[in-house]
Amino acid sequence: MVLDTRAQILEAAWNLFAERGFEDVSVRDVTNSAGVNLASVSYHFGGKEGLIQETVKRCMNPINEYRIRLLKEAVAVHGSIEKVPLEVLMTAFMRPVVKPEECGVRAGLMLRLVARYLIESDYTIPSVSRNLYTEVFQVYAKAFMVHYPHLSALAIVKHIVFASGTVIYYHGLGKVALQLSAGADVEVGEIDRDEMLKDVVEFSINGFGGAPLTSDK
Amino acid sequence: MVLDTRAQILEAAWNLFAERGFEDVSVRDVTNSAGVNLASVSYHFGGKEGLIQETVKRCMNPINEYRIRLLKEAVAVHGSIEKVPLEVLMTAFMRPVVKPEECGVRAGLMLRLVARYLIESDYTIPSVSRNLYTEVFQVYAKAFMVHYPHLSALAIVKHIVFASGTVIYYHGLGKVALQLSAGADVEVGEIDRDEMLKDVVEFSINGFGGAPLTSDK
DNA sequence: GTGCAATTAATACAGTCGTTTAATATTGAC
DNA sequence: GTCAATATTAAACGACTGTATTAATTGCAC
Repeated sequence: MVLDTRAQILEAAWNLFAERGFEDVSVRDVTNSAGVNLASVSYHFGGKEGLIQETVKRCMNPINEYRIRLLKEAVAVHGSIEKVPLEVLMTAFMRPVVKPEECGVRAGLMLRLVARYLIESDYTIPSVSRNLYTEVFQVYAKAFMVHYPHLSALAIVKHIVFASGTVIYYHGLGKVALQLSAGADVEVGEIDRDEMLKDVVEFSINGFGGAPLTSDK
Repeated sequence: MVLDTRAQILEAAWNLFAERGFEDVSVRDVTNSAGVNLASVSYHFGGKEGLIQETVKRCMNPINEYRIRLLKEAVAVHGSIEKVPLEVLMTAFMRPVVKPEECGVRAGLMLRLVARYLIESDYTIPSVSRNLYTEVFQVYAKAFMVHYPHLSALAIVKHIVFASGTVIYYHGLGKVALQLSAGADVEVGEIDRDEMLKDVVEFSINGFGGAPLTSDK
């Protein structure tokens, strides 16, 4: 029953971390929720930090894998990477962040993860996830270059980072920001995810430099 | 010596929170650093959370006040708000975030604050800061509308949020992201703040919808 | 100087934290 | 069935947390 205990801990940690964050969840919370012994976290993961790292992997990787999968599907549909419309490309990049549940990732966990790296940017990213990130950057950078051949590689990457910023920030703080801007007397409801996706894609495409040079729309 | 102790605590908290975050700094860390008694935090601020709230105020407010001040200066220079070039407008909005030190705010604290709200978006913003935020949104929204009269008020506000996302994210994670994209074998240095400002301004102006309708450049 | 309020100080409290220890139980190969 | 490796359990450890308590001290009006 090795895998059972380990898997149960991971599942409980996944949910608790997503709901309340890494710091606010104790090892006891996790083991109680999982119905296993307190010491099993140390035994199977070496400690709380090890459990966090494992949870991190299970959060970052699916999102980047989803990004790569969506791009591959788009290439399959349109024939070649050169023929993938810019909007489809940008949507493929954004969608896994706007709708992380589609690849099995809880939005709360994803945002907490970003927040953690926002604070301690030298925090060690697991090398598996790091390599996947690099792959995503390189694959998408190459794809974007088709549409913006006048931009340098560095400029492309920067723009990808900017685009990431819009979607992450809007995902996490959009509602609050809209509420603030509206004033206390106006009630702001939840932001529709499809609308969110459409909006950030449009903003980011424009941000890249307005109308693309190539498009088959 | 009422103000002295209180001020010393605030000063120490300001630095420690900026460097290590709210959770990782204990009340004892603060009082030791300030050279005052442990109990004085409870006495002067009602507890740790009260001290955090006070620190939060001293972080959010200067940035938004700086935003308003820069806009007023731009209006004074160009004659009227209608004549402020879009680039100047966007720069006035972005600059306090890219260079918070110019208004006495430590970048680390600002990012930690954003991260905190990113995680617990229902966290109570002090009403003083809340009103100031609303003012900034309204003042800048009105200014942006001059350049994009075809956009709805909601669309304007959304775009302001997107622009905020680019700059916050790039500020906090830009170096890491560039490093990831470059791969482990390439060394990425610190990002130049002036370049950062220029880049996010350009991206965000484009994001708003490409070339502005009015410009006196 | 006296007296009162405001402030500072030293200490104790009750709780939580992650981890470790040592004993017990379980598993699978032979 | 035996044995050794693996896994689970209960209990305790030491460190740290924010806060409350109580006493000592200070500042200032009178």
